Parts: sequence; C-alpha cells; structure tokens
Amino acid sequence: MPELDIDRVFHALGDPTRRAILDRLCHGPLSVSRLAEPLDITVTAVAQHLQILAESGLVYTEKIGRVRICRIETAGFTLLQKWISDRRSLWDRRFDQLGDLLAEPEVEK
Amino acid sequence: MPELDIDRVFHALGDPTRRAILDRLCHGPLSVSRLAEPLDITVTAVAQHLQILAESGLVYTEKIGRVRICRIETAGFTLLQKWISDRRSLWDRRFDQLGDLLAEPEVEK
DNA sequence: CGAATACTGAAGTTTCCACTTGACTATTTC
DNA sequence: GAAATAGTCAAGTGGAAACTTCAGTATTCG
Repeated sequence: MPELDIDRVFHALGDPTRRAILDRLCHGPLSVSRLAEPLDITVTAVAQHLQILAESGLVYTEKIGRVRICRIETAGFTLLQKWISDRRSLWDRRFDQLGDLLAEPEVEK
Repeated sequence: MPELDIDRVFHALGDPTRRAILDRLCHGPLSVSRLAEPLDITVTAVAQHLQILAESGLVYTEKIGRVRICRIETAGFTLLQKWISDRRSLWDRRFDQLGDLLAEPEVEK
C-alpha cells in the first residue's frame, strides 16, 4: 500500500484512458482483459494503468486464480473531494471577509 | 472562452506547480510576477501555466495596465465536483442493488 | 522623453509518460 | 500432461508537455 497523496490521485485522473477505466468500473467489477476489450491498447498497457489507479486509491484489485478482478476503491475519491472542498471554503471565505470587488486596493499587501 | 470540459480540468490539475498556483490564489488575487516569486521557474513558465488554468475554468485573469491579475474561477471546480459525485452515486447504487460481496457469481455477465 | 517594469511570443531543449514488443509465469481446461 | 488462457516483467520508442532563452510590446515612473 503506497502512501496515498493527492499528487498521485491527480496524476492518475489526468489520463483519459484511466478515467474511462474508472467509468466502466463504476458499473461493476471487471477483469483486466475485460477492461482492455473496448480500449484499443494492449492488455499490458491496461495493467499499467491499473497499477497507477491502485496506487492512487481509486481502484482495488485482487488476483483470484489467473484472473485479476478490479473494483472501484473510494479512498481516492474521498481524498479528491476533500481537496476541492478545502479550496472552495478558503476561496469563499475571502468573499465574506471584505466587500470584495469594490474597495480593495491591495492585491496581497 | 474555450469550451470547458473535464478533460482540460484534470489535465490542468495534474501538474503540481499549477495546483500550487491555485493554492496561493485561494487566499486572494495575485499578479503573474507575484505568483512566480516563490516558484523557482521563470515568469514565462508561470504565464503558460496560467493560460492552461484559465482555459480549464480554474482561474480568471484580467489585464489591467501592464499587470495581469489572476483570481480563482469557480466553474472548473464545480465541474470537477460534479464529475466526482456522478461517479460516486453510480458506484454506490451498485451496493444497494444486490446483496454485494456475498452471492454474486458474475463479474459483468 | 528615457528607463524600468510587467508581461508576451516564438522557438528550442529536455524530461517524462503512455504504449509497444517479446519473453515469461501461473492457472485452467481438455 | 499439453494447450489455451490471463496476466506479468523488462526494456525500448515516440510524442507530448514543462521549461528555458531571448527578443519584443505595452505601460508606468522619474
């Protein structure tokens, strides 16, 4: 279990293929080769994507026999959601403090 | 105004320097050179990052005189938040449908 | 007006990352 | 036990993207 940070999560989600994989997994668990089918890249490439997704806490995989089953893992999503709400509240707080827009001479002291 | 899609947003947020820029802007608007100060990259590089952030609806910039003022723009964050909640609800729905875990022979038919 | 400031544009470099190939291992199935 | 299946490992390639340099354009200040 690699230490789960937001850097990994954003890097993982930055790739459209990885987001496509997540989209399919939202509807239920799938094997590696099943995931590869609609994507026109090799199974190896898919496995590489899955490793990145797993390391960022977005996917959980488990090898049963010769098949690796992949599922959505919520940890990564939770971390991401926290990141957004943290920044949102920081920014929103600014609007409350001052009258904003009008009468604001300084652009950070 | 370029069409604002989630692809751009995720690509923009995939870079740690751009996230650092956003973090600073959460505390208030800043000029390009002010943003560049703590980052050890050139002003040009910062301007390039800002363009990407602007194109993804995460930052709004406005040139006043010779200074370009940069602020957080909420559109990108809103889009991102929607993306997460859409996927979360899809995945959560699965758990409700079936008894999950136990008694689930198929891995997508 | 001349100098300094704040940025912009174009072009080149370098680094990174998605993807491939080909050989290999482990598990089923016949 | 041989063949098929499912995935893994290591190494290499190509292209995108982050960053630089340097020259240029407005704008403001003395």
